[in-house]
Amino acid sequence: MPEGAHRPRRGATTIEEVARAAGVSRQTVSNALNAPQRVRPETLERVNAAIRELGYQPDQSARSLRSGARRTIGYLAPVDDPLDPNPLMAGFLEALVDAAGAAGQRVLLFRPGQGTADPVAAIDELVAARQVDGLVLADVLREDVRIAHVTGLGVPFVSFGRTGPGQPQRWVDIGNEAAMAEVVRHLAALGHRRIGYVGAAEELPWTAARRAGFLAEARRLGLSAVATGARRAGTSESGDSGPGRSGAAAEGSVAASVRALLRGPGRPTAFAAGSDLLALDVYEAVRAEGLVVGPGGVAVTGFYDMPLCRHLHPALTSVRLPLRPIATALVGRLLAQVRGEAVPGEGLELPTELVARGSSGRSGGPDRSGWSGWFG
Amino acid sequence: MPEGAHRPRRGATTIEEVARAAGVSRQTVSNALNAPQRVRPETLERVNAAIRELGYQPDQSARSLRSGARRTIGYLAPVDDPLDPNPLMAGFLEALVDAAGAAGQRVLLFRPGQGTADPVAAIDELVAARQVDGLVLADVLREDVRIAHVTGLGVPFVSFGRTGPGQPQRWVDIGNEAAMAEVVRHLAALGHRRIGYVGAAEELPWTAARRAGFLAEARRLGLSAVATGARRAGTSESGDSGPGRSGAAAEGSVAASVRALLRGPGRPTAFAAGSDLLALDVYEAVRAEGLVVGPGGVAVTGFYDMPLCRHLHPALTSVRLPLRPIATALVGRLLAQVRGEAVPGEGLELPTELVARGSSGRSGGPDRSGWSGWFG
DNA sequence: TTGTAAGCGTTATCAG
DNA sequence: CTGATAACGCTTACAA
Repeated sequence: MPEGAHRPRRGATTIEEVARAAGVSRQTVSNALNAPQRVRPETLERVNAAIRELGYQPDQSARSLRSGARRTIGYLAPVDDPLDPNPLMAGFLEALVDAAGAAGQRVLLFRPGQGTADPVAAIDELVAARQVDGLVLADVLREDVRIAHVTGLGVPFVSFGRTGPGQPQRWVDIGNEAAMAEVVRHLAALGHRRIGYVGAAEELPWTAARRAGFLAEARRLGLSAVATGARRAGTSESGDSGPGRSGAAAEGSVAASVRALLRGPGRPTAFAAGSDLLALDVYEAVRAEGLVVGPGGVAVTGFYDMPLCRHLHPALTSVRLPLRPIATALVGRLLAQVRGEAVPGEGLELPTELVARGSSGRSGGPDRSGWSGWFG
Repeated sequence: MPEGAHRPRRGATTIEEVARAAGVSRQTVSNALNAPQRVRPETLERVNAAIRELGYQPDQSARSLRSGARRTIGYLAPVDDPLDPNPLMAGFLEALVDAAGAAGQRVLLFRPGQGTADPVAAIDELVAARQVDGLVLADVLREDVRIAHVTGLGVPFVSFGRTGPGQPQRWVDIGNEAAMAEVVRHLAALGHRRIGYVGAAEELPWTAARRAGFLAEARRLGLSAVATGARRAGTSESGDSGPGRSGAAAEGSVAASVRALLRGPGRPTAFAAGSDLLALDVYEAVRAEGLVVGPGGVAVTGFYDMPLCRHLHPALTSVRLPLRPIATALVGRLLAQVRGEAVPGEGLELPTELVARGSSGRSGGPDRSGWSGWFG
């Protein structure tokens, strides 16, 4: 039999040893840790010294078993296209782990078992094994089967992305309309009067919100606006100072649509894309028409502020998601539920940040060059 | 006091209830779960039926406390530039969670406390609280303080990235030399005879390996090769069929170096970049010289196969990391240690996969267009 | 093969 | 404010 396999970790300091070292009972050590105000200051100091000296940390399993608190929150990783992994996940997870850590919680990552794309079973397992105090769900749709399920389970949860009207409003999200309105004002301030919106082929709640925010602000400012790209929407709206046009070539590729607009009369001098990837298509379309992206040419903006934005030529102006505030809000609201407190408000909408770069009028080059980081 | 806060989760099924329902002792239920061969088939079936009916899962805390096995592995998220989050992390974590899940393990994500950039303290906390059976470290340097520390702690671990000569060889890594050799052969097969390597400004072990692999294979094939970009290296080597040149403008930007080469005599017809981000700079340099990237123009390849590769114009040929095999190997070797088995071999080098796209001679466009995914 | 007894390390209860 | 006792739910010995 292999030495020490699957046994309690050798040499792990226990509360008993600390108690002996400090000359108190183990109960007093526990109190010093969980209710310091109930211990006499001098005793407390002696205990803390022993704890420090021995490098003691309570065994989390024992603590959880006894107290019921797991001190761990589960994050259900979105099951997305393996060919198109979420480029923001790293930044979001870092923010989530930091926010959780600041609240004394750890983060357990989980996913549906391979083959089984069913997130419900994965959630059930985790909950039944009592491994987490609550769940964080991301990329939530209005009518999301996960939301309904965890609601039925009675497990504390929060979602990144707003839930539907009939469902518990325990979400944190960004303000999509406001974000695009800011983009429009940014372009208007740069002197653009004819602007285009480039949306995804398939409309989702948040992309619809961006489109709507764009059109509303353009109208408010009296700009000539044209939207393209949405298969379901095909919507279009125009301001006072110019003729509106329907979303052309909604079925074709994004690049083709943009090129058509650029060749047409009254061509837009700026394009706001619904995502950074769409902005790449706009870059290509602009160049294919013999035009240039950036100052003196066609302005382009993206959405999400993916890491690559800073590396493009020119660097792409984009809308940055407030990942740390989002994570902090998610953790705060989740733990409030865990503690049994009333969750404040219905949902929380956080503001985005417009990051202006060369593609909309600053210096033409990328922010950095000559990479020396891990992935340079 | 809030109802049910911080108490053991209400309604959680216990092993006792299962035993009662199946008409056996709770011991038999435990055996049915942990040593099924020791239970009579008909009894086993009865117990399993009860388990299924009640949706029973053993309380992981109780199980861990008693058995010592946490069934959880810790992943120390790299502390990287917040402005440049790892775009491969999502894919790697998905692979890691899946591989761990297949082995009955969960993944706990952790990071140094905010402000405290010291990973050692974070490791100590996790280990002292006995929350994991072992650790996965990523982005490991040859002389890595984390490796030395966990070695001293006696905690099972594996690293993604090879460790130094004097340190325990418990790593999994990719074959950087072989990867670049494959790139060179790919370019040679397309008819390129004069090729350039574009490296990062700051040389790291793996980028040095890529450069060396590139130069060695180019020499072997008798190609004219020139390398640029490394601040420390400045190395250059030439094959038989052409004159070698020193890494020009090693201090300047990557784009400037590439442009100089493109303007010089015997200009390369293809560039292999040490990363996808560097390849973006090459794209720009090629265009700035009035040339075109792709078939009929200058071929370009990258490294890492970041998600964005497929979205560029033209789509970028790149070297894909075998994330799932890597994750499987990491988990396998880690759990072997946890079980006390001897770890096979010294370290494991896994092969990469060259993904040929438009930038090195296929169709010019991106692989997809008109995004409809989450981030499209 | 199954049941009985003990204890993993911690925290809650209640007596001093 | 401190110290003894019990219990959280489970798995490992050992006895039936």
